[in-house]
Amino acid sequence: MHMPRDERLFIEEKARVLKALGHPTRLRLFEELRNGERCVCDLATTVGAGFPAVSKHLSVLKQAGLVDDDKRGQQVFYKIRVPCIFQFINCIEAVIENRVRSDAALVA
Amino acid sequence: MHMPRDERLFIEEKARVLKALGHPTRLRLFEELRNGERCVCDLATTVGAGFPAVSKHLSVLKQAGLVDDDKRGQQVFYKIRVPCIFQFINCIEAVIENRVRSDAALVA
DNA sequence: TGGATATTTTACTATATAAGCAAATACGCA
DNA sequence: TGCGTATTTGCTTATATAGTAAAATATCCA
Repeated sequence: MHMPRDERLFIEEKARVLKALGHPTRLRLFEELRNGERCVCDLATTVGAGFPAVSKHLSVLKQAGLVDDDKRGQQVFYKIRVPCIFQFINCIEAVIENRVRSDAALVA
Repeated sequence: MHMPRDERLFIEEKARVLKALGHPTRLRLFEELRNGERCVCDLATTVGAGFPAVSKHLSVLKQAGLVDDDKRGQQVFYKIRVPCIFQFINCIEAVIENRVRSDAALVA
């Protein structure tokens, strides 16, 4: 409500980045790219989704600033742009571990 | 496609956590909680959204394992459950900085 | 018990997102 | 130039999500 305009935009941007990773297929694509750059055709095969879908998901990741693309010949190669995200993913895994552990505690 | 079932579930869970933070209002709520626990009524005022909306957003954060709630008297207090997320948010900010910088480079 | 406050749930509507297919574009090569 | 491959875009449909208002639940206090 009473928030500076810039700060609100900043939060919206941050949310957009997080949302970009908040989809199973995009997260899989992103994690696949941890192993190095990949062309769309390889990614589509690995992830097992249709070409158009993969292309669209990659464009969401790109618009969020998470990956870069590089067209070489007929192929477009994507690669991760900001390595610090890796730590982040580890943290998310900790969140899940944590949750699983306390769910187990409830059952016990 | 050819992915172990458990791994797929794990990715889906991770995506769910990321998605939970991938909404401006929820991210604001979360960042507000960085300052310590808050009751729903305070959060609703700070964030400037309706009570029901805030309540639902908090429940999304809770189901993702990001926050915990604690009912004391008439009020429900929420607090962050996994501190490592803070680093994470810093990283997201780096993503945006990075993007802004290269957008500027394009313009120049 | 009954009234007041805090919170959640429900129901409804509007909007956003995802998947799939077909068409369009871009590039390389004969 | 014209064909084949890689990728993106547009369109359609199904599903998911967000916001609002009203009702339901829970707790406190007189």
